[in-house]
Amino acid sequence: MPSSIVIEELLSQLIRTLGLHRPITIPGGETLSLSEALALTELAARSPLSQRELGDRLQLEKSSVSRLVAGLERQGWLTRERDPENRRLYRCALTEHGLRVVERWRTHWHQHHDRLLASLTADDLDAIRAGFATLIRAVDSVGRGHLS
Amino acid sequence: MPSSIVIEELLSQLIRTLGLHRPITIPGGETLSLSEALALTELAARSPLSQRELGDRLQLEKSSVSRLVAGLERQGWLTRERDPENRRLYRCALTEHGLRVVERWRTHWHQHHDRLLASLTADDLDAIRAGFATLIRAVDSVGRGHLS
DNA sequence: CAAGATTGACGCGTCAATCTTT
DNA sequence: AAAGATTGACGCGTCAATCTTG
Repeated sequence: MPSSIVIEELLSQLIRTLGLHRPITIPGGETLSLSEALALTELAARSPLSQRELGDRLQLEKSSVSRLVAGLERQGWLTRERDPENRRLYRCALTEHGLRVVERWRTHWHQHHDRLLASLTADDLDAIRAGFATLIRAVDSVGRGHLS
Repeated sequence: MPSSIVIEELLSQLIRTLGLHRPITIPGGETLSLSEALALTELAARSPLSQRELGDRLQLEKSSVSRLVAGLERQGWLTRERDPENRRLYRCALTEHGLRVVERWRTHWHQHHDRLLASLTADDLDAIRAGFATLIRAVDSVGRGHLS
C-alpha cells in the first residue's frame, strides 16, 4: 500500500469537500473567495499592513498579493496609500465596508462550522484532533523547508 | 482562538510546506505535477478506467480529467481507446513508459519526504488517515459541504 | 433525453522579468 | 544593488455550454 500518498490525497479531498476552492455569497449579496476572506480577516486584526507583510502572513507570493489586494480595493473593501516615509510601500487598510463584509463573513462561516460540529460524535472529534496533532507535530519537527 | 479558521489556514500552510503545488522532476528528467502523479498511480493500480471513473477516484471534474488525461497521453504515459461496447467511453491505460515513470516518481517522492516520513510511525500514519477520513465523512454528511 | 467527453471563460496560485524607490 | 510592487505566461482547478453516442 502506497502509504506516502495518503496525506496528499486526503488534503486535496478535504479541500474539495470543504468547498474551499469556491467563493461564497454572504447575506447582503457580496461574494468572497477564501483568500479574500482570510486577507480581510488579517487586516481586520491589524491595519495597516504592507503587501509584503500581508503576503508573509497569508503565505502568498507577492504577485498573488498584488492581484488579490487590487481586487479588494476595486470592490471598495480596502484602501492603499503609499507610505510617505518610504514610498516603495503601500499601507493597506480596511474600509468601513470591508469591515462590515468580513464580520458578516465570519458569522456566516461560523454557522457552517456549527452544523459541522453538531454532526460529529465525541469519538469523531478525538480522531480528528489526534490526526491533526500528529501531522502538525511531524511537520514542525521536520521544519519549514522542502526539497527541490 | 478563531477555531473556525484554523482548518483552512492549516490546509493551505500544509500544502505549501509540503510543496504540493509545484511539479517535481524525477531522475530521468520527466517533470510531474501532483495531479499527474496521482492519476498515474490510480491507473497503475487498476487499468483501464474511463475518464469519469478516474474523475470519481481523484475527485475531479470531468473537464479537469479531460485536460489532465490529454496531457498524459501527449507525453506517452497513457493510451486512450474508445470502448467498442460503448463508444462514449474511453478506456485509459498506462503505457510501459507511464508505468516506469510512476514507479520512479514513487521512489523519488519517498526521498522527497524522507524526513517527514521518518518521523512518522505506522500508528502516526493511521491516526492522520483516520482523522482526515472522519472529517471528510462529517463534511459530506452535513450536506454538499460548502456554503451557498 | 442522458451520459461521457471536450472546449471556452475564468479564478487563483506559481515563477521570472521588469519598474520604481531607496 | 536591494526591496516592494506589478505584469506576463503558465498550471490546474471550477462551471457552463456543446458535441457525440446510446
